[in-house]
Amino acid sequence: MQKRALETKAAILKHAVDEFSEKGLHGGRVDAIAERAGVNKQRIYAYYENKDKLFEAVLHHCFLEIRQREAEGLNLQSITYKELTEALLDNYFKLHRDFPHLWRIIAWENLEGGNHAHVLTNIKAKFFKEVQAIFNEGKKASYFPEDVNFETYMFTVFSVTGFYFSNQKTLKHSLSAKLFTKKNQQNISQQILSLLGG
Amino acid sequence: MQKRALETKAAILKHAVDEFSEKGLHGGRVDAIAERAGVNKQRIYAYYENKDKLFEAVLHHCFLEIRQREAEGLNLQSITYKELTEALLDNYFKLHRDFPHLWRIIAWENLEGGNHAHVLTNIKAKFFKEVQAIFNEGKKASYFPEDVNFETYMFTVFSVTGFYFSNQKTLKHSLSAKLFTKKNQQNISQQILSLLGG
Amino acid sequence: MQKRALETKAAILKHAVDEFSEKGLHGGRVDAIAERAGVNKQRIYAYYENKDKLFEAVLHHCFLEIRQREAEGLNLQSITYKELTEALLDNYFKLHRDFPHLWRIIAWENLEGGNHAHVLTNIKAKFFKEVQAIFNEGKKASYFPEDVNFETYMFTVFSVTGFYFSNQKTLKHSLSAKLFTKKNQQNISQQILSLLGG
Amino acid sequence: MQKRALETKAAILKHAVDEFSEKGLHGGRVDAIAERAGVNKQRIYAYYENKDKLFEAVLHHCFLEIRQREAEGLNLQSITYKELTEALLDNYFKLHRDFPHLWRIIAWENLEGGNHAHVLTNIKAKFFKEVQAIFNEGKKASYFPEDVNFETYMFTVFSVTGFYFSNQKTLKHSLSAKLFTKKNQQNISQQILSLLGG
DNA sequence: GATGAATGAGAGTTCATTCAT
DNA sequence: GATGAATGAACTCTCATTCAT
Repeated sequence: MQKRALETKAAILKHAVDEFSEKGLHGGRVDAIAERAGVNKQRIYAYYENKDKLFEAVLHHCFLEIRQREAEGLNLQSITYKELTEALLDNYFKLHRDFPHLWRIIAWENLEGGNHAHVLTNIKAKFFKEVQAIFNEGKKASYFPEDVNFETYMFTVFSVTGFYFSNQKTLKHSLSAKLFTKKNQQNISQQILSLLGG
Repeated sequence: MQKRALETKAAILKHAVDEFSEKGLHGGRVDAIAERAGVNKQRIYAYYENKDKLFEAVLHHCFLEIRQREAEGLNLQSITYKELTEALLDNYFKLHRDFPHLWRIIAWENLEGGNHAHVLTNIKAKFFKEVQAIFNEGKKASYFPEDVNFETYMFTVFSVTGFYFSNQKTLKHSLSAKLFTKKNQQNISQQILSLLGG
Repeated sequence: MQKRALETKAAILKHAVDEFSEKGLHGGRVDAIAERAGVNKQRIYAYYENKDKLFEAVLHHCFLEIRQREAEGLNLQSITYKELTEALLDNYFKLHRDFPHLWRIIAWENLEGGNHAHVLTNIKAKFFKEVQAIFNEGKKASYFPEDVNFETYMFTVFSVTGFYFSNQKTLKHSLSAKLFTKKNQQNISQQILSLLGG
Repeated sequence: MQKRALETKAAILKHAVDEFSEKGLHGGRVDAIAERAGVNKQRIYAYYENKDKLFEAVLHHCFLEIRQREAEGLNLQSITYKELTEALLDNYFKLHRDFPHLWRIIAWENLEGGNHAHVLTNIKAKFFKEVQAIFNEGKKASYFPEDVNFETYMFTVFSVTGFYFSNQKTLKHSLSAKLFTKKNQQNISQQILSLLGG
């Protein structure tokens, strides 16, 4: 592929991320993506076959981005098991706060059938392995509850950090608007850390 | 309104819940709702003005349903603070497992802009007040961490129980498929209870 | 169906015949049909499902038209076997000359895959039966060659009368333009009758 | 033109014949031709100006091919007028059976407007002259009907042999499927010969 | 109250053709 | 001579909404 083509393809992907994260697979418009990217609509089909495959590429890309931001935001080499929960909570709260397109794409994928999720297999395997090594130390030292396995631990971290953003609109009206004030955004992480016995 | 009209209107709402929970506001089809409900499409406009307002009614209806199911599933009069977390976790895990349209509608609303969520204000106020009374007893008895307030507590419960279902498709491929096996579905509640110091 | 709908549906079919006979299934445009018929494009999909099914309806309609014109143009009750070939040749020459959309639709169907031809089954069964009765008399009287069966006989009639119109454009340039002059159009039928031993 | 260019041009024509004979001028795709030929699409425009001109070249090429196959299949030097009809029928039945792209291209051209047929002028003049010489002998010997001229005679031969293949799809359903069975394919030529008084 | 008929804007996708290297 | 990249118009089909009965 020529340089020009690579740029076009990249521009499409970039703006497809924006469009799909805002409106989902069904709500997102191929026309809109082309326009945002400043490319001819047909190029999308030339490089990504169809809308569905483009969404797949977007989803995949978002997970690569997550992986990269995790690497940047978490210095796993220097984190001990005692700091693990706090580090993870902080990391994902910031990640989702600063890059909302990530949890949005994931949420759309889950709602719209999960037919593209297969492209995610193994993307984060290495990362999880490293985190699990730290977690296991904590288990050995009885720092984490005996019966809690790694998957559940990570799941819980993902839940609270993701849900805080993904369900803000409804929680604000049904549970409490205070949860999402600037101030609370700052200490929600601490409170949950307390809850999780950190 | 005549009895016949009320029935028609109810049928529309019922099947709109199904359609919208499956496909969202954008993905859901007015035609499909009319067909599912066995009514003429025009009736939808007669009773609900437009698609948007119908979705609003659906969202509202779902929260009423949640409130009702909470009342059925939780006997707040007889629950002590020591049992609270377990009772809540159990309740919402079961609720979302058995009635997935509820978390789905909520997830759609959050993704699609949250423009209808205002109808949820105060719907659950009484319920939260009752739960908070129990929670406060636990705080007084130092059963719950000092710095954790009620909203964060409820938020955490909602997070883990909701996220378990709403993000299953992607977590299955990225984190672990084991989390969602029959067996794990049964003890995930227990593990999280441990994590939350239950 | 209401009267208005029936009219709309009929208008669509009528103009679809024109469009498809001119340009074929692939060359014909749904937009053009809608415009010709003066109806909203969507009505085509409401009444005929899709372009393919519409073409099927057109093909079917054309055979019904052929059947009707045969009935009008051939008085089978009064035709003896000695007049049969001449009557048939005359009939089909005139039919294809006056209503070229018929052989055109048939030619398109044959070229474009024949996937709709199944709708033609049995449409002309009764007509063929009646013609065959006359033909059989001729066979009995040794008027027609011993070894020529009815199907081949009809096929030959169809061939020469159809081919004269369907291949005019190329024959004109490759064989002879004289064949298609006004004068020749008049006696081609006679010449072929001579060839067929009429 | 360089040898390389000539090869490219030839490859384009060859595969254009395939594509256009299958799908017609409108249905055939320039992209598909380029791919089939294994050449860059732009080469098509370099050598043939546009799609229309390419089709013209294809049509012309097919008539050259017909002329060549006639020369191979018919030994006009040794055919007497008594054998002429049989020889012609046999030849064209076999020609169309074995090389269906020929009658297909011709049929497309006729349906799609006949705007390219002018390139056919005179291609077969010499061949027709030779056949006519034989035919004239037959006329002199009163073997052929007095009033049948050469053009009509050839036209009839072309009709039955061409129509047998070009209208198979519809005739199978409307007239009789038996006509096109293996067995009938073998003696249809004989039956028609009988009809034509051979 | 209820229904069938109709509409206009817009959705995804494809294609002949041209540009740039 | 040859190729990959790009384009704009067009095509089939759909949908929320309104009209007429």
